[in-house]
Amino acid sequence: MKSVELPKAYDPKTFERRVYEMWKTEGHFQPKVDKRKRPFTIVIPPPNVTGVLHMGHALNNSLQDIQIRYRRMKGIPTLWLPGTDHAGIATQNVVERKLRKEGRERTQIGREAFIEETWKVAKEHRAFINNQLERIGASVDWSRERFTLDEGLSKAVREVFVTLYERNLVYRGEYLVNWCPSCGTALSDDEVEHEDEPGSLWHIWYELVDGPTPEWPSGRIEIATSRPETLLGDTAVAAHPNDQRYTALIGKMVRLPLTDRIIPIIADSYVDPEFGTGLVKITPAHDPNDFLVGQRHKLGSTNILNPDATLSSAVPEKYRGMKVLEARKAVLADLESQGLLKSEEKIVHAVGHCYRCHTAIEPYLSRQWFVRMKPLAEKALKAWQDGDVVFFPKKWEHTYEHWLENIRDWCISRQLWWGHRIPVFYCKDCGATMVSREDPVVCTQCGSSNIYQDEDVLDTWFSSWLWPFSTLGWPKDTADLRYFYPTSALVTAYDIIFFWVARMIMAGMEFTGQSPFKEVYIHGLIRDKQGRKMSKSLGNGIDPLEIVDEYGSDALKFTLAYNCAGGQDILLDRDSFKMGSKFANKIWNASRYILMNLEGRTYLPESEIVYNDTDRWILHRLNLAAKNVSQALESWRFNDAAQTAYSYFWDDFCDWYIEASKLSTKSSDEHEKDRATTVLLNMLDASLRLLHPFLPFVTEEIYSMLPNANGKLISARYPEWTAERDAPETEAHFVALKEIVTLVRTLRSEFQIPPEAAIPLNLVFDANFLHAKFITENIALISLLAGASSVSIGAPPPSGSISLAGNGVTAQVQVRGLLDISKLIERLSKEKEKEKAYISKLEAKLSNPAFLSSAPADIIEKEKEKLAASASKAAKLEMYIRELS
RNA sequence: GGGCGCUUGGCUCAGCUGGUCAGAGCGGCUGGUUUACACCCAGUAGGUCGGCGGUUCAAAUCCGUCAGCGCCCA
Repeated sequence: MKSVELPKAYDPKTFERRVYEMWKTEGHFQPKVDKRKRPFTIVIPPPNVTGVLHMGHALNNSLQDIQIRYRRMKGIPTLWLPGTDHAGIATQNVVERKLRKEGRERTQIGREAFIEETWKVAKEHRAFINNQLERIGASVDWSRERFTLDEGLSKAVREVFVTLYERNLVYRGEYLVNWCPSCGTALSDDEVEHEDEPGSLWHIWYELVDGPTPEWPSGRIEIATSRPETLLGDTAVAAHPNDQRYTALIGKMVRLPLTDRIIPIIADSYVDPEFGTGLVKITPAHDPNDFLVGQRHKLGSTNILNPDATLSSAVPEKYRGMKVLEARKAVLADLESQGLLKSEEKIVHAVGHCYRCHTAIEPYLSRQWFVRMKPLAEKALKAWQDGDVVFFPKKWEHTYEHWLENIRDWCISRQLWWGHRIPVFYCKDCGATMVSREDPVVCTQCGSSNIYQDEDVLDTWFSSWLWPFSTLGWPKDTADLRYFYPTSALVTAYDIIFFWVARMIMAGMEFTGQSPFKEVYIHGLIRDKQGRKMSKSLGNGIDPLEIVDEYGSDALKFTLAYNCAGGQDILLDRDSFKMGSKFANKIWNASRYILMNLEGRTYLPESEIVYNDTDRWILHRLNLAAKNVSQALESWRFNDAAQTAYSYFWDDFCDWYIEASKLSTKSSDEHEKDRATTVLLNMLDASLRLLHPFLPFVTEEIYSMLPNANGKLISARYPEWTAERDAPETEAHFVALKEIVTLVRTLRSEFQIPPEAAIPLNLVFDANFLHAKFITENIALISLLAGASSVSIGAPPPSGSISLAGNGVTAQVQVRGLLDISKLIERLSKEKEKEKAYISKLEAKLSNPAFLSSAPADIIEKEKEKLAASASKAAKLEMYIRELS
């Protein structure tokens, strides 16, 4: 073989893009459909097309990539389907901002031109996001990329809307919805974020129409409200029916301040007598609870707001056109001047905000389309109860259950232009409503051609909840749908568990009759080192691409996986990624070492290889690592998987195996050199395969230089545990060997014996020492690793030697002249004291009759063994101390 | 108000079904240019696993309770 010279330093920039291109063009991301095998499928949680991938996406996609690469290497047909969603509100906002910069307005250019403009923007952003995914190394099948506004997916949306309508699960109605004045659209309950804010509770006088009476001498009542401007829309005042204080008032009328309206005082048990004065103003058009009260009492409603949250013509002229906060000021000032403002009380209350633009939400009465959720939720609940979908970690099941059990109808119309237009047509002549799979040309009722389509579009989620099957071709019965659906898993962070998980399961159950995925893995959020969420406003975000530039994609992925434990949040700063980078560097250099020493060596066929003890040990370690990594990945324990791989490679392969192999590679026996080099290459090959899912780029790059490589690593087979390689006895022998080596190294280090000082070593075995044969056969290796000048076994203690107590073995080192005896005695004494303390603990345990009668036999046996070992060691230490004194 | 999570060495965290689990990375300290790697090697110090109580022969690991921090839902 020829030596291969790897560049001295690991520099991911020099190969990551090239390697990704290779994977992509060679088609490694595309599944090799095999009807006999069950595929592994993940659909990507589609990012917003106009968004930018942040560290949370990097985590989410890294985890998916690890799973995908692992299953692919297991020989499973594997599909990871990428795509983006059209993000109605967000994208429309982006385009409107852009237009405004150019001095144009949406309304001015018209619907068609606006949508055209938006498509342009969406396409640009989509390319940007896809590039980000590539830089992160996502092994997605680009040939199956989807967008929620694609023709096929739009067909799915229409099919679903019409079907729901036919099943009476979608309806139009006039209800209070969450209105974002800034976005100018209704939102679903889940798009509203509640935050505690300082505010005020104003106490306002409402005068009785009757004026002072014997039973109510003041002639006025006190109402408390945090939104005084809404009194302009009051249609009643209410008290609890059992509230004795106000019984006399029920049925009376009050003058609504600042208006010329007269409203009744009613009794309703919704009112909490303990809160405020026990009297509540009722504003059906602007408060969800009041809305219900209004319905119960048939109060009618006064909508005081325009869609842009300015006050409407329903209020007295002077307030019209004012913004809410402006109106609040004016109302308060006017109440004050009329002597109707009693007092102001500072409070903290929860205020809803738009999840997109953070504007305060106004409850707003309007006509919208809704999905009836209860029947859908019941099926989704059943899917979970039947075990058709399983959560990792399990604790999220409660959240899922709770949300589904308390579900409310879903407002799906959005007053936007960008999105799926609601497929409903109305007839201007007869008022008919038409919902059909094809656009009607004339009214199906009266035949009039005077029909028009609903102006609104659907919530983006109305397409996203179909994602796991619409992307595979549904409602068409495609080959992909048949083969890949239901998918294997969904990977997402817990902050959107409801959006994602619950809605998608509902849709899957309703339209495909099965859960769209079998497993749901919920990971944590990325936070900064102070535990704060990363956000633009805090400026504490870390751009994943900057990490890729600085440390490489592998460092990013490995670090994230290594830190991903359970569903815990991950606290990171830029330096955290050094961890992954250092590991990649270690892989690079270990490989570099092996590849630089191939010159003149012969790669031997497997049949000619005879393994030595060390080989059997590392094969055993690799075997175990393969098993543990697999088990960890299959139960979604990324940190365990990454740590197992890390520890195998660094602690076992590099620190011990490669060092040990130098005994052979530096020998004068040419065949032994060939043999050792061949095994090293084979072990490196297997190690790269083990590591590939976590650090795909560096492993693939190195693999391409292995003389024993076969094809591409991404499609190579993952190491699997085999019984032949299992060697627990060898493992135990090796533990003993390592102990001896470490004993000598520790002594050398603690007493600062210079490296060049020759250390003759003599080993004495206890009678029951189990590893005598192994150690005897490997003294050359011990000599190399411990840096001993010679190793003898069972020789009489050389003069000037000191003894080190091992487990069943004594290491006698001839270095007396080199070290400070009193310091050594001190050290040994300390060690002895520790041992004694441990012994008394064990003795106490073993003399406890309760322990002896209750504990299982094997535990008692183990404790006895521990005691014997410890006692023997203590005795040795005592003896050494005596000898030295 | 309801639900959930966290509190382990200086820092960030692992420790599943109770008995070699008291661990890792970073940081600290000591020593190291034997040509794979100073993004390294060898060695080493640091924790009564938040407090209290309980279950058990045995608890960081189970139960209760208190304290602090955080999240979600209303």
